[in-house]
Amino acid sequence: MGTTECPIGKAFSALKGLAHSKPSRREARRDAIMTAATQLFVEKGYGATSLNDVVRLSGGSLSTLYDMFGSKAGLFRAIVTQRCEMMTGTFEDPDIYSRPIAEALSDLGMRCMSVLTSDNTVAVMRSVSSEALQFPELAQVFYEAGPLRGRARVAGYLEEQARRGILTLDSAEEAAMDFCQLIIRDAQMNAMMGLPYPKTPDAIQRHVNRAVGCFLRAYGTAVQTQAAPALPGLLPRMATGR
Amino acid sequence: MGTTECPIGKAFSALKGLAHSKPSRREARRDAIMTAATQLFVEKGYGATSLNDVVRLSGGSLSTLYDMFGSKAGLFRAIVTQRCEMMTGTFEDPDIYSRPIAEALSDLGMRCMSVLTSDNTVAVMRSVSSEALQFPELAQVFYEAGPLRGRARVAGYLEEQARRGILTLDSAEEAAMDFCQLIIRDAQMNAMMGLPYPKTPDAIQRHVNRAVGCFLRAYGTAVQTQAAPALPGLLPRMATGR
DNA sequence: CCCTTAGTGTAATGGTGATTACACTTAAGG
DNA sequence: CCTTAAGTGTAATCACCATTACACTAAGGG
Repeated sequence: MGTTECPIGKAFSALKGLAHSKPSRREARRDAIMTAATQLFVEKGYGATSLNDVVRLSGGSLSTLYDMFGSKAGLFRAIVTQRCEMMTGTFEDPDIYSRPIAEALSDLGMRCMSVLTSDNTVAVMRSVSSEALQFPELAQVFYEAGPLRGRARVAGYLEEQARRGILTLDSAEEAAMDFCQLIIRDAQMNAMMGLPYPKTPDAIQRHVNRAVGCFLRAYGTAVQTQAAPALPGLLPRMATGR
Repeated sequence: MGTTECPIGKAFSALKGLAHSKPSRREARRDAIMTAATQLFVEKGYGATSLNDVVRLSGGSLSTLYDMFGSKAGLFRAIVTQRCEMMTGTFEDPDIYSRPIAEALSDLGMRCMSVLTSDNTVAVMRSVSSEALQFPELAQVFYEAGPLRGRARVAGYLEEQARRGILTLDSAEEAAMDFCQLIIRDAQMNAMMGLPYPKTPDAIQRHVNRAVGCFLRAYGTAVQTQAAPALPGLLPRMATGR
C-alpha cells in the first residue's frame, strides 16, 4: 500500500517500536532476530551463542543480521538496551499516596520483587554482569534504567510520608536503598547464580510483608512499638503523630 | 630458585594431604599457574583468556598445565574453589560477645564489607555468575563458602543477643539476612558490574554505622530510648525532627 | 654414567565461529 | 515488464584456541 515511503519514518518507527501501521518486512525481520537472539543468549549465554544459531532459529539470513546490527556486539547491545527499557515503568501506581503506608509499601515491595525476579530482568542482569568487562557501558545503561529509577520512585514516596510525619528520615535516598535491599535481599544474587529464591506469589508476599514490617520498625516515626506488626494489624497505629 | 622454606606454602601442601617437606617443583609450578590464571581471568574473564596467555604469563609449559588440571574448565574450578576457601574465616572474632552490641555489630559489618568488596571476592562472584550456566556446581560451592557461612556466624551472634534480651527477633536467620543486606546494600552488585560503591575506609565506616543504627532500630528491644550507642553517628534519631 | 621422571617448547590437529563475498531471489513501484 | 533495492543461502576467509603429539632437557638417585 502507498503508506509512507519515507526511509526516515521507517528508521524512526524502528527506534520507537510502534508508530506506523506497516510492519515493513524489515521490522519483522528485526524483531524475529532479536527474539531469537534473546532466547539463545538467555539459555546459553552470550559467549556460547553463535550467530548461526541465531539465524537458524530466527529464519532469515546472516547477511541481514549483519546489515541490521553490524556485529555480534551490536546485536547484544541492542537487546540489552531494549530489555532495560522494558524494566522501566513497572513501578507506576499513582494510587499509593492515598493508601495506608504499610499497604503502599507492601505494594511497592511486591512490584519491586516482581520486576527483579522476572525472567527478563534476571537475564539482563546476568548478561550485563557477565559481559561487564567487554561492555562496560551497558552497566551504566542498566543502572539508570533499573536501580536508579526504581529507587527514585521509592524515595519520592518515602519523602512524602516523612513530610506527613509518618516516617522519620534524614535521607530519603538512603532510606529507599535500605527499603529496596530489605525487600530484595539475596533474591537478586541468587537468581543470577541459579540458586534458589522465593518464587511462589505466596512466599513472596509473606517475605515482603516481613520486610515492610522491619522497615517500618526502623523508620516509622517513633511510638514505642515493638508489637508484632503482622501487616494488616499495622495500619491503625499511624494516626498519632509523635 | 627460591626453594627456601616457605611455611605458608608448606601449610598449603599439608592441606592437600601430601605432608612432605618438599615444595617440590610441582607445587611451585602449580602455584605459578594458578596465580597467573587468576590474574588473567580477573582481568579479561574466563572466556577471553586463552591457556597460551596463561602459560606465557606463568612461565612453564602448556603440557604441565594440562597434566595438572586436565582442562581449562579444571583450572577454572580449581581457582574458584581455592578462592572460595579464602573467603571463609574472615569473620572470626571471639571477642564480639563481650562488647557492646553496636560496637560488635559495627565490627561484624566492617568485616562483612571488607570481605565482600575485596578484589578476590568480587572476582569470584563475577566469575561464578558469569559462568553460572556452564558450571552450575560452582554456585553451590560459592554459596556455602560465602553467604551461608557468613550469615550463620551473624545469626549465632544475634541469637545470643536475643537470649540476653538485647534484641527481639522471631528468626535469627531472617534477622541475620536483613543485617547483611543492610550492610552490603548494592555494593556487591555494583562491584560486580563495575559501578561505583563506597571504597575508602572512612566512607565504609560511615555507611556501616548508619546501617547498624537502622538495624538496631528495627530489631533492638524496645525501650523508650535506644540502648546506649557506643558509636558516633549511631545516635537515636527520635530526638531530631526535621 | 645411566635411567627414570617431571617439566619444557614447539608445532600440529581439529573445531568453532565471526565476518565477508557473491550469486541468486523476491517484492513492488513505475 | 523492468528496475532497484532489500533480503536470502551458501560457501569462503581468517583467527583463534583447546587439546594433543612429540622430541627434547634437567635432575637426582643408584
